[in-house]
Amino acid sequence: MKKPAKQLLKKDRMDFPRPLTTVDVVIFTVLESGLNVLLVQRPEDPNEPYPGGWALPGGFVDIENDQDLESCARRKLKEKTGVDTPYLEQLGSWGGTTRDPRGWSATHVYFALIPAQDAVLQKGANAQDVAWFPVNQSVAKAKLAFDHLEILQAAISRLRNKVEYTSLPAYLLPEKFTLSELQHMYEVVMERPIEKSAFRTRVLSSNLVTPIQGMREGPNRPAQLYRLTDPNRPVFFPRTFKQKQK
Amino acid sequence: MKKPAKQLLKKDRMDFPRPLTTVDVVIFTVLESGLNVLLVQRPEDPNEPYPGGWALPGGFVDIENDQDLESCARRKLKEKTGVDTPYLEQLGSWGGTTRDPRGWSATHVYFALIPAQDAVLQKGANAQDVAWFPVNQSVAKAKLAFDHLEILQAAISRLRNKVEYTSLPAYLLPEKFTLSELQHMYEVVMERPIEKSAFRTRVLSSNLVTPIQGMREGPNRPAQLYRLTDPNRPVFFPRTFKQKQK
DNA sequence: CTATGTTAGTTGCACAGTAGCACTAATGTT
DNA sequence: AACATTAGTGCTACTGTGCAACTAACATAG
Repeated sequence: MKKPAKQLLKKDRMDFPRPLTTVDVVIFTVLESGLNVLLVQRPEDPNEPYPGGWALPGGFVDIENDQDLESCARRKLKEKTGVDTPYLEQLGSWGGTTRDPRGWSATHVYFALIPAQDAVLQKGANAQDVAWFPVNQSVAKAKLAFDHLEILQAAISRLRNKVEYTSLPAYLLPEKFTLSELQHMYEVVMERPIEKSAFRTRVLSSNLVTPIQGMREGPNRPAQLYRLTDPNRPVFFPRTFKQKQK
Repeated sequence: MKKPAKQLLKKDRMDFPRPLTTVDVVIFTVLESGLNVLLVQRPEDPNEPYPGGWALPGGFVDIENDQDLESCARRKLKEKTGVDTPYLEQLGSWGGTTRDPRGWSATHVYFALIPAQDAVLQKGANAQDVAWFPVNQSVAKAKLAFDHLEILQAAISRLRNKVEYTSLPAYLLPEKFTLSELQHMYEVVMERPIEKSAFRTRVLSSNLVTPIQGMREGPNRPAQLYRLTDPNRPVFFPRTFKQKQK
């Protein structure tokens, strides 16, 4: 029970203890091996938490330079991948006593989708290693630092969930793409096949994409190229895909 | 460009400036007037930001007593309403230079649904006022403190959106309820009528609710009482309601 | 005791979107 | 010219919803 007494001591000078505040980014792309996530290796310095372990890219909020949380996330993304116009959305925040050995900490987590071609991995300032990890295999073994495994799993389930009714997979492709390529991105993320005919009518009737001049040439029938109708905002479908019951 | 030089100075002692960290809660309920949100009045003290203004209930994270962000949110909810088992989900976080005149700040926002009957509003420790505001009318005029209008709008659109495909409105009702009462909650939140027949088949086929012993008696045909099949996790429907045309 | 009003709950039909699958179309290769 | 391969379309069956009419069960007014 708090007393109704004035708390001026605490409130007037704003010097009571504050949590450590970080921003982390879960960056996804699709490679040959399927859905991948970007991880960075923590410095080997034994004074740091989880030396040599793998973690999500991120770090402390720099209150002198970062305008807000999202620009902080964009900065970190750019530092690691060179990409500066990704699909970026906030995932959530994790905070508590135990998640960082250095004390009470809170992290604001963003999740990003980038086309594989755009990423040019860049070793960080501390010469850490940066690498893609296939989401289904190595990640579980990787023993992620902090609570980053939990965060990553939340990001994966958010992505898997949203794929069912949004255009998010389009952000895993370059600007121009064919409908087959788009369908492939959906299938990789959902880890199941989609009926071609239903996919096409659904996508085309939702105004997600606009056909552009040009065809994808190849060893067989050329395919129409498309681009996102409005790259700045994802499309939400009215329904979900149904499970094919084999 | 950062130099690859060691930043041990900064990183080893953890005394660089940190953002102010708060937790705010958007608490919804349904009253006669429709969807309402709980606001608290800020102290009249001119040394405080937005003296006398209305704001979302919340406050600084107390790193000596709060185990984590969610328990901090639960504590604040309990303090204002007396409710301790609400539907509670994280909405997101807002952080930046300008949102609080006292400096760089970040808030972790939760949103809660509670049955109107359960709430017993309690004046806070600082003798602030606490009140329900109908979401559609007074809120816009209320000139909310900080960026709380933006946060509230995000909460409303999250709620409106999720209502279309989840069982969230059930958490606005007491433990036992009839299907008509449940439908009414949906209609209040969505602000449009739903087809009775479609609603019933949808709800009953989704295993959202379980019939229990007892009927709601009244001046006309008694109605079967139901409870949530699993109160601990919301149900997601496979589809969305369609707009009734006309 | 019956008629009436009101809300609970059901039934049947029309419509819309998808799954499933077969079909046609267009290219390079053999 | 036949074939393999991928692009793209057309048709049917099924499912869930919108819509509207129907039946069911109570309280109350006369």
